[in-house]
Formats: sequence, C-alpha cells, structure tokens
Amino acid sequence: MPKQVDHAERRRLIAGAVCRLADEHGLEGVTLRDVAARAGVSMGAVQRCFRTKEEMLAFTLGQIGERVTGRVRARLAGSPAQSARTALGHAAEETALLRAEDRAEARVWLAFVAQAAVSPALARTLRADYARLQEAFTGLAREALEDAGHPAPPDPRRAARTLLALADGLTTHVLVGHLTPEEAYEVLHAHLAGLWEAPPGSAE
Amino acid sequence: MPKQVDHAERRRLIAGAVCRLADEHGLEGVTLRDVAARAGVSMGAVQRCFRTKEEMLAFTLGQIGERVTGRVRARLAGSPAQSARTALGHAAEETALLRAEDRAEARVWLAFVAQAAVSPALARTLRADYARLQEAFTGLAREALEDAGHPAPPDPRRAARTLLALADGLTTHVLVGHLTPEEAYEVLHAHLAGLWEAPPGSAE
DNA sequence: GGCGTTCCGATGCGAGCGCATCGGTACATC
DNA sequence: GATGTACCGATGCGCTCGCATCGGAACGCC
Repeated sequence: MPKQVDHAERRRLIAGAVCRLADEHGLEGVTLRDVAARAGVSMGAVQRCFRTKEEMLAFTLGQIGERVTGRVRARLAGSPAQSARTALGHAAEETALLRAEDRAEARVWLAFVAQAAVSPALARTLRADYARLQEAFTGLAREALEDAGHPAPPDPRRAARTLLALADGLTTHVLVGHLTPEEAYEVLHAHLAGLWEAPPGSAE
Repeated sequence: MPKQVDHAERRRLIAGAVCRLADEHGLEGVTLRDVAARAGVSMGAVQRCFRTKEEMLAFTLGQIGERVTGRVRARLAGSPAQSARTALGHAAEETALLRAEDRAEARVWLAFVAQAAVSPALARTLRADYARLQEAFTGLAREALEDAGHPAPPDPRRAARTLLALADGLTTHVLVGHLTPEEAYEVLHAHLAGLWEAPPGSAE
C-alpha cells in the first residue's frame, strides 16, 4: 500500500475553501482552480476527491447542513436543564445565523438555496436538512406550548414551520441589508414572545 | 433622423428573456448569447441596450421589483372598500409569490437575492424594494391593528417586518420543496389570524 | 436620389472555465 | 533497495464567456 491520504479530511478541507470563496464572490465565483489554491492543494487533488464540480458543491452543502443542524442539536442537548421555551429560542437563533461571525455561513447558505431552486440534487440535500430542523423545532414547540399551559395548545408543527420560515427570511433580509442583525433579533424574539402570550385556542 | 427604436420597450423585452432563462437555469445560466436568442434579437442589440451584463441584470431586478410592488399597490388601491386586515393579507400573499404562476418569478427573485449578497449594486436595488414594501405593510398593519381595537396596539412596524420576512421565508421553502404552496399559504394566514387575536399589550 | 445618421448582426479576441491526461513522486512491501 | 501501487501537480484541450469591432442595412431629410 503506497502513500495514503485521509480523503474524508481532505474533502472537508476543500469544502471549507468552497465556503470561503462562495462567501466572497458568490457561488458563481467558485472555480476549481480557485478552490484548489485556497485549500492549498493542487487542482489534481481536488479532482481526485470529487469527480465533478457538482459533486464538490453537493458535499459542501451537506457539510453546511450538518454544521447548522449539529449546532442546533448541541444547544438542544443542553436544554433539559432549561425550559423548552428557551431552547426553542436558542435553536431559532442558531438557524437564523444572525451573529456577525455567522455572516459568511449565511451568505453561503443563501447561495446554495438559490442554486437548489434549479438543481434537484442540491434541493434534495436541502430538503433533508429542513425536515430535520422542522422536526426538532416541532418537538420543542410542542413541549414549550404545553408548558405554557394552553388547554388546547396551538398546532406545534405550524408554529415550527412559521419559526423556520421567519428565521430564514430574517437571515435573508440581514444579508441584503434591509435589516440590521439587531433588528432581526428583535423581530425574532418578539415573535417567540407572542407565541406564549397568545390566548388559548389562538391560531398562532 | 434615421431608424429609431423604442429602447425602453426593448429593454423590457430583454429583461423578460433574462427572467425566463434565470427561471430555467438560474442566474449563472444567463449568458448574453442566450438572452439575445430568447429575446429574438441579436447580441449586438442586447449590447446596445445595456453596456454590460451587470447593467442588464440590475435593470431586470428593477423590473421584478416594480412588478411585485406594483401588484401590491394595485391590491391596496382596491382596499379602501375592504378592511385593512384583508388588504394586508392580500399584500402578503402577493409578496410571498406562492401561486403556481408566480413560481418563475419567485425563482428569479431568489436568484437575484443570492447575487445581491455579493453585489452591492443589486443589493441597493433590492433594499429599496424592501423598504417600499415594509412601508406599505406598516401602514396597513397600523390601520388593521387599530381596527382590531387594541387599546395599546403592538408595534406595526415590527409586525410588518415579521410578515415580510415570513413571506420571503415561505417563498424560499416552497421553492426548495420543503413546503407545498398550500402549506405555506396555511402558515401565512394562521400567522395573520394570530395578529388580530393577540391580547392587548401583546408583543406580537 | 444622394446623404448623413442611427442602428444592428456577424465575427474576432483574449480570458477563463471544467475536465482529461500523464509523467514523476512517495511509500508500503518484500 | 527494487518494485508495484496510489497519489499528485502540471499541462493541454475544447469550449464558452463577456466584450470590442466593423461593414452594411434602414430611414428621415434635403
């Protein structure tokens, strides 16, 4: 067995370079040459790891999805100690990518979402991520709404969908500069607060 | 004075071609040659109307913005007869682009939003559109919330921002196939219903 | 009908793209 | 240390891109 290379690790390395480039110039600005240069490897190495560019992009999107859902899960793992309500708030924050240090990740996410609209393969990956997130949100929302003491708690799945869409919309609006991160944060938490204060039987 | 051409009309014609192509293959698939072919003109004509490709894309984005805000305004024009609450719902529907026939427009919008994240010129255009929409939404929300008889009505601007972000998020989720248009519609209207039913002093 | 002006379609150009190829290198094995 | 294999970096290829260029068509005007 001659020289061996940790392929998985290298793939992650390359995916990281893809993210940094996509953050700077958009997904269109991601070329194999630039990726190789940024990752500090040769083009040949990139081509060895991924047969085509599309495969590379799909892998990168998968990495991003794992990172986001992983962070949400990490927050949830520490949640039993806190209330489900707080946990849901934190999860929504993680998803909305409002922090300054998440800015790059948000831009990459947006680039991939746009591409997914015309690329079935990417759309599949993205749908799986959204499904996982919605499931997690729904569980938390159910728990939190029951805690709120509603005799007939609102539909937790709908609450989760609303929250997920709101988080994504806020991410977008921050990215294009329509809202500041602070404004988005305020909108998000006002929405969450409204969830618990809604009267029994409310549709929201 | 020799041959004269309606430049404004031709620009709109070309912008239409850009939209159709962006719908099919994403913004990356929009090339000057394809645009010219789709618009039924020569490449030279396209280059005469727009000095650069970027100028062409910016103009197209402006057209889309005008179309959306124009439709919202049109709905609003007929609103004095109805309640502000209904008008706000209709405006939100228009913005969310959930109908099947809006699908193409939604895809184009998403492509431009992603590009705007790395293109200041596009971002400016987009911000102006969002500002207009938010203003319109805020006015309607204020009116509707006052009609709802709150002694201390919730912040209408925040309600408008929430609604706008939610609408955009839903558009995105429908595009990637996470939600069906019907599910998104249901989420949107449940959120609207929750607005009126929130108790006085509610944060939402 | 010649003329001047405006417009346009075809063509060329340099650059950059994704991908294929291949000789050389590094390393486990014996 | 020879050898076989897995790997990689460099280079080449075919293509398409955005943009520049230019000869000629179209047309109001004298």
